Amino acid sequence: MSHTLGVRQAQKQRTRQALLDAALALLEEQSLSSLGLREVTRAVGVAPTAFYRHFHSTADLGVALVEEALGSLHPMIRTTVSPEQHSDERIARAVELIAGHVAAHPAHVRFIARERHGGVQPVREAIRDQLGRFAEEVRDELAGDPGAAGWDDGDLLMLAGLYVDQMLSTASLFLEALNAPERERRRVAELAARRLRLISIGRGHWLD
Amino acid sequence: MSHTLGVRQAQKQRTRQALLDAALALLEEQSLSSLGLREVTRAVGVAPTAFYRHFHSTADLGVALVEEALGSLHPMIRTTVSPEQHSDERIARAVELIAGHVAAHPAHVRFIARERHGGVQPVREAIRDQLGRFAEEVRDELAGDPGAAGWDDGDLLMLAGLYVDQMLSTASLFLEALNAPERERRRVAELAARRLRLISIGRGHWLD
DNA sequence: TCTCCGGGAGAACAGTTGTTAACTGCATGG
DNA sequence: CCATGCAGTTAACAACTGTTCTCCCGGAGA
Repeated sequence: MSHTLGVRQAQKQRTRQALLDAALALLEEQSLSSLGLREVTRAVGVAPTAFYRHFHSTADLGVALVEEALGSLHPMIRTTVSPEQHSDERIARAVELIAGHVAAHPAHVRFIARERHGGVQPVREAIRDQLGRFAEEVRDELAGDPGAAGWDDGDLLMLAGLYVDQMLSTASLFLEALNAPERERRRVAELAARRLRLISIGRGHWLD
Repeated sequence: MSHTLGVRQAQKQRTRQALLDAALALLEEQSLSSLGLREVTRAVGVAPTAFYRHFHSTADLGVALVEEALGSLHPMIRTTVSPEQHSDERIARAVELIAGHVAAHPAHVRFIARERHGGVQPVREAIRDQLGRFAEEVRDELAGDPGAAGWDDGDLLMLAGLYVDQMLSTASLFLEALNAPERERRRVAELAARRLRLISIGRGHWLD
């Protein structure tokens, strides 16, 4: 798309990314509201003042991290919910997909779970907005399902929100089980599948 | 039960409670991992070193707060889930009960939601333990329901966990809507009721 | 080739933090 | 009534924090 950046801007974006990466690593053992600006720059190996060239504050950095963690996830959502297979297979695939994502980006998942109700307002709002968009996308996808005939918009959004909450909940469970024996991860996958199955059943009889 | 405490121990417990209260107030705008010991003692009007007479660290204080916020909630759980009325009435009553609790103890609810996935391990574990106990209690209550015939223990615990998660989720929503117009709170109550109804339906057809 | 711009470095600032030590006053148990 | 134990105080410690100002240097545009 855009032609190659100049050496100048490329270097800038590189340190910016280094700051984001270092912050994300530090946030595995603390919350954003206790993350110090100097702490981050020290981890990158850069002067404290350099931080201001990229972010106004650590809260600002947090908002950028939300974008990084959730922004690129939208395409995945749509394909997951789309009703192209039988319910049980779709559930299994969704749980697998979540497990894979947690294994691939554990720090991102931890960050979102931690800061969703965390102590930094702008970050909470950024996460709430992203999750809200997720819910709307899921609703749009659900609306295309033939089983959704007769559902009003409120019901669809309720169900979509339930799915999004469930996604985060199981992601968090997978995160806790990351360094546990594989048997534990299987247990989590089984539990998540059962929950989704129950929701699926409730969905099927909603209009009775 | 226990005869009246001496003047000495009574005063100790009073400052201890003052520390807990001050910390809880401070935690409305930050997370536990950034809460300073001096910050708390300053708010109480007591010397920093006095803190050590009551807690080893702020993490320790956090665990005590978990006890305070969740420990006295167990009786409420059992009565809420008990199947003494029709489903819709029970749902309405449960949602009302949650709304009332959030309105009465908003700081406690915020603390639990924030620190459940927060940056302080011992506190996370304390919350996980308490919520686990909740789930077990709900399961025991569900097991007494005639509709639970044929459910194995794993299914019951799955459903119980779903209810507990749902409880926290709606509590968090009520918290966000605390200073919003009452219409917003009604909307949250309506949403929570719909979610519970869907789960209830799925529960009714689980064994098909 | 020269000038300019901006990412980054360096030093210094006033405050803050957790933790230690030695103390004071007073309720308590013998 | 007196000695003891303990909640709370005072003072000091080195280490750390966010922020400002001044400077440097090398890529970019003319």
